[in-house]
Amino acid sequence: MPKLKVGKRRTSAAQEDYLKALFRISGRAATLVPNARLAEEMGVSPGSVSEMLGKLATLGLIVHDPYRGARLTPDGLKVAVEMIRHHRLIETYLVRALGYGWDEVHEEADRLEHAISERLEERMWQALGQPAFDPHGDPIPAPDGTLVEHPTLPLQSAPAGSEVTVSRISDRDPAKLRAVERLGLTPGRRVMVVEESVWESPIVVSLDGSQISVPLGLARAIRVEGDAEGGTKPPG
Amino acid sequence: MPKLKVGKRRTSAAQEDYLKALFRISGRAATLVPNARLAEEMGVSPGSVSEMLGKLATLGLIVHDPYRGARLTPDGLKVAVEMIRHHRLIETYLVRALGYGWDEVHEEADRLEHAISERLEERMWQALGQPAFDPHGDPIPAPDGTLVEHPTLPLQSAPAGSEVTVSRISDRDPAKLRAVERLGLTPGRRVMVVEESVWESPIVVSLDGSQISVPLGLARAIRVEGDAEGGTKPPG
DNA sequence: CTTTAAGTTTCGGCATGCCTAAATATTAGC
DNA sequence: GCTAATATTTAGGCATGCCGAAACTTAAAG
Repeated sequence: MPKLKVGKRRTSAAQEDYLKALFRISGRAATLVPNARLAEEMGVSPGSVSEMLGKLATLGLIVHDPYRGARLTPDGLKVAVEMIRHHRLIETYLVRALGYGWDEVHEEADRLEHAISERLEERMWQALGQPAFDPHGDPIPAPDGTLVEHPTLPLQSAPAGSEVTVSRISDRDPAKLRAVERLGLTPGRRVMVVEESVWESPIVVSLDGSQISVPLGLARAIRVEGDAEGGTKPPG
Repeated sequence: MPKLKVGKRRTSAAQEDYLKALFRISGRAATLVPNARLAEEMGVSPGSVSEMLGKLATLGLIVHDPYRGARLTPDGLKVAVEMIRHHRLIETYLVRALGYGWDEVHEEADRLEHAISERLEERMWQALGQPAFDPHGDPIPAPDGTLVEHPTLPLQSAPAGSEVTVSRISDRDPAKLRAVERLGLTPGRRVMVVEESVWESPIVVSLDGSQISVPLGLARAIRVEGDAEGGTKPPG
């Protein structure tokens, strides 16, 4: 029967997307996120954000300082992490169990993450042998919400001459994903920075003897040497 | 980005549910279905049905004779069958690939059937070896929409003393499903009718020497004597 | 054939979630 | 500190999808 009487549902897909976006922006720190930043991340108008923040605050999922911004409460954080677990688990399942390419999974996961039950989440997790990372190198939160974050840096902040291990490739842009995959740039690969990123320019790295130009924001990396903290220069 | 750019989507989940309900009621014959019948099937008010029928007619998915009823157009039929294929494929996948009990799959499939892509549908189908029947014994429509219907009848219409093969157990009621499964009544089993159904009483059949009382509407069966289409096998 | 019962449609309402534009608050420049 | 640019909130609209009640059509009973 088509009655999707999911009386149990506490959060809508839209609400979950806002919580996820807040987490993407401020992470576990749950710092105040300005309205405009969230509007940009969500691809909606500032007015829509204001309205939704009101609802989420009423539900106790965020705290809203009017005119200042919003931040996740522990409850909101829980929902956000749960959605991220769903997303990354689904991506991993599609790649490992159903032969998807890692550039084909993001959209599918974005739709399914709101629709799967706890039972299905658990079954996929077990079927995969309790994986800890998704195909893009992002960590999969544990069932209890524990999320091990590795100290990674945006690839474009690595200085010329340094050697780094690629840890994550963003799953947002399938076309770029296919491009870098074809060139061999995948999570786990070690590369040498040939030309560092200035302003908004792509960074150039060498891999297997060839040079690859990597767009901004696509990859994150771990330093191979114990470099302290080189020129972190946020664009803008 | 959480923007679920579904620009491609032509039908909403609600619309798909109405089309599915129309198909459940009148099948491929696409006879006129009265408003009230559809309202009952969907668990909504008659007013809501009227409204939705207007939209579906505008989309060319149904034909609506005001005050008479509605019936699926070829386009509407296509959407309905597609959803049924999704539903039965998902149920089959959850049971065969992820170890679900066949009483646990219906709700999950109802949510997921609207969210999976053609690609995922195809991958699940291939992963299962192009199955033709779901765990309840219902046929899975082919990718092109072909749906082989077996000439089954409601179990309660079988006369006392006849021998029949159970072909389908409805997936609507998990509790009843578990009950009959525990007693061994599954698709493919052959049973003898001990006491026929009169008025609205359950029918009593014998199976492995014990007698089982089967609620109305739960099972369908194929006559053993006729056995015209015996070739294909509903799983059991 | 008319009256009445039953079924259907229409009409306001409500909830979600989005938009734009106007009003309001905050921050930055001088 | 006070104005001006920037950001946020509020207000009014639109679309979907549901409800109950009133208006209407069809069918049934006499």
